[in-house]
Amino acid sequence: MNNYTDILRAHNLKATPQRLEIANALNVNGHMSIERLYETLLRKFNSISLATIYKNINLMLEAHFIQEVKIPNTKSVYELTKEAHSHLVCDKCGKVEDISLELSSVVQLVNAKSSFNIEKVDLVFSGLCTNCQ
Amino acid sequence: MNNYTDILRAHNLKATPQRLEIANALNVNGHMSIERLYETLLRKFNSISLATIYKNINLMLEAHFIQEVKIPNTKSVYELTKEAHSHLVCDKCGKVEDISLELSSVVQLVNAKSSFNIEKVDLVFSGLCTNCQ
DNA sequence: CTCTGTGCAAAGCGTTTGCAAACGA
DNA sequence: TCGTTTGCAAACGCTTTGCACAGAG
Repeated sequence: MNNYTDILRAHNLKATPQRLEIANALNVNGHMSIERLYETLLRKFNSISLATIYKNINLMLEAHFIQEVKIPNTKSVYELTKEAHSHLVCDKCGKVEDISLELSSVVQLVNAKSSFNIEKVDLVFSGLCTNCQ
Repeated sequence: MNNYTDILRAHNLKATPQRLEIANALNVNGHMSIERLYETLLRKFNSISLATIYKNINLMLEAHFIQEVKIPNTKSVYELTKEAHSHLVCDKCGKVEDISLELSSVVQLVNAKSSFNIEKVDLVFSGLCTNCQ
């Protein structure tokens, strides 16, 4: 059981019930779109506003408490910030999974091959999940 | 000098002056946002409509003549379809560059580690380009 | 008690649609 | 000529903003 109250405060965000529930929903579901987050929170707060979702998502993004995951051909989903990882997306059902990969050698190669100084890698694999294959 | 007339037709798209100019602009600039594409085409067609840009971008995407590149924290850019490659993005000036990387071993690893059947890899490196370092 | 967050309604903005005229093949 | 494309204006949908009241600290 997570105590997001303290974690939110550590990110300079007041621990309102709505925010705690966003954190909890993301923790349970892993990755959620704005739409799904809204539907989910509606079950708990029957008069929550979409504006509240948007305001909180934006504040949480600024505070680096959550992160946006951009996926080809679909709308973005959001996840709690955690250690660097890559994503697997099912082309058919849209399921998103995390996967940990050791990418330092790739980054090293890119730093050598290009004139960029790489700080971040965003890697999305698309294909079919077990159920959809 | 490219003859996009035939290439567009090969994708079942009529070769209108507006489309030829979109193809040409993407070829010259590599990666462009809708906004920049519009500004650029305005110089050649002083009464071109944003709707024309959108309609053509969507048709060209469906025809796989062009592709969308989703970039963290920024709006998407579009590029002519070419061999698979990854992208380098400058966090400061927004410049986007292509880089060819051999990713088959990574895909193989992911196929082994996960239950997904991977078909596509989208890889974006973020950092600072030479000018911005 | 003070300041921030919430919910509602309105505004904003990027994108799409409908239509008549123009154009490509 | 026939079907498609263009440009314009209106419509749309997602996101943001303003404001009064409620709630966290």
